[in-house]
Amino acid sequence: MQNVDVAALFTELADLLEIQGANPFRVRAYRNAARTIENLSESVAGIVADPDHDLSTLEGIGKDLAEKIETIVKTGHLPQLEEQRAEIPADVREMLRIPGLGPKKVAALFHELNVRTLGDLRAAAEGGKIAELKGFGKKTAQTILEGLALLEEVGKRVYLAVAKPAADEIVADLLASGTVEQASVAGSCRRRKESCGDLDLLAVASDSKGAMDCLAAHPLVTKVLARGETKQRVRLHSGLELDLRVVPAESYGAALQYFTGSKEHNIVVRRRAQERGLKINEYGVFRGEESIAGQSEEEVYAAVELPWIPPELRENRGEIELAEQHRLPKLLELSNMRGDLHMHTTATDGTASIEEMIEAAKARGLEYIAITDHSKRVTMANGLDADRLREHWRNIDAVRKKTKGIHVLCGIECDILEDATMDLPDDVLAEADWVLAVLHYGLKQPRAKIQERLLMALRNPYVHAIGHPSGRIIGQRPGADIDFDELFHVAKEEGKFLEINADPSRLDLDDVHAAAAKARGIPIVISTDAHSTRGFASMEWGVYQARRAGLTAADVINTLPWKEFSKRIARR
DNA sequence: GCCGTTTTCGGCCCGACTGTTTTCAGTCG
Repeated sequence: MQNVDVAALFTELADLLEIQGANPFRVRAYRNAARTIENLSESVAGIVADPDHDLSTLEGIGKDLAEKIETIVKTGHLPQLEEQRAEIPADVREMLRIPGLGPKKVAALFHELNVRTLGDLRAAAEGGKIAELKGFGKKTAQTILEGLALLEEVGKRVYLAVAKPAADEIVADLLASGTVEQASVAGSCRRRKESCGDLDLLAVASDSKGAMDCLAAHPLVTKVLARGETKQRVRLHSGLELDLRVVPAESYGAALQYFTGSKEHNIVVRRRAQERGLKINEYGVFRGEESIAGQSEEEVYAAVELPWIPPELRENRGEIELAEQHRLPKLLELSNMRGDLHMHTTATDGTASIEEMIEAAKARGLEYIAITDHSKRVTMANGLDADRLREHWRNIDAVRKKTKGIHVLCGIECDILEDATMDLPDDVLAEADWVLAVLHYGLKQPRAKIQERLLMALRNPYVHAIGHPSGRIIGQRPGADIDFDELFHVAKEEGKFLEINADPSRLDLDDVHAAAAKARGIPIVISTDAHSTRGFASMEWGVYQARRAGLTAADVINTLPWKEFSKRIARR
């Protein structure tokens, strides 16, 4: 049981209580607890194992929540949550994910229209029932239908940041159990896709039954859905389903290649095999009846005269051609990252002070960072006006003067307002070491208006980069309607950078647009948007997204050593 | 449900926007 799993249970309980109309502050207490646990660097399971522990010293955790955490860690369940689950169907909670539907509206749909499933919801919206409901109207019904389409499109996919740690933990535990000799995650998780629909694990096992038992008893597993000789399907706490396949050692590479996909990539690889009189399947590479390869992926690719291709690139987006010409890029690695240029402190909506963020950045080995709190438009996050920002910068300056071993930039995440002006005047931006311009509001504006806003920001002489350019939230909110061609053109013209925001729910630019930006020669900056010291860990996800875009260290501006980086951002 | 007390109950971040109303509830961030 990891911290994210404990946090997920509290978040679920908060959602359900909110639909029940519970005291909003009680609901918030559960959400705060979830956040605290997620941001914790030690595992709560580890804390509970310590006989002298006291969970109630944690922020937002009192006597009651401390007991609930213990119950979860020890039993894997939370009785209060089970009670709520019995009252409210899972789909009703799912409705909260539809933009425009909050707990009150969901409760009204549930209680007054007896909407229990997403199917019911669609029927009610299409049948005009929803528009008649008090507080609802035609627009709301339309929004719901659009939201449903989005939900269906992404299905029950979870962020890579949820899927990969679970897969890694199970693989490690299988290997440690001694029942398997080799094990790896395959599928979209191995390709580091931003979200995963399920998990595929492959193993070579001398003790196949033991491996299956080990998985069935794993603390992350809630239910065994199906079990056979070589394949077992289970459901995890996160709702994610996981397949474990046990394969013979001589087929391991072939199976790994086969189950890593993508389907499109494999179709091309198999066609190459056909052209060479070979056949590739999950058991190996065959000439007639004879197996000629299969133990490793390298062998499989070599059989079709290709070098091994990194999983992140296996989407049939030109990687086969590059491999053929031996021009595969040397992909960016996490260890290449030297700076982080997007983060928050307690001055706005971060949870750590200037000092704490700087120390945490140093501890991660970063050479330079930019502290970029919100501008005033983001009222909810306590955004900074000119006076507060200048004071904040003075505070940062005071800390950096006495800090050795890291360079700290006084930055700002400045909103691009709906009327295509910047949220702070130029004379303020001119004083910043680093200016990130971002869209937060008015993401649904028509393309022309969005474009006007982005181009205005790119042409502002004090802006260095556009942060999370599209504003999308994976599986929840589509990005703004952007003419990327024009955006790239003007970014190139103005010598501006574009961000890959490494937050696992954003990863924006996405792989496709980041690849397009690279092709235009636009430097990419990958930053975590950390709201806590723990947030720095998100860099990993940003790097994966960059790798999927085929980016090398040379394509990413914050891989540069400080001296060169500081020259690149110096004002002309 | 947590926290901090003027120790045992009252306060807990809230402004803008949207779609619904016809003065505001709900949602978003």
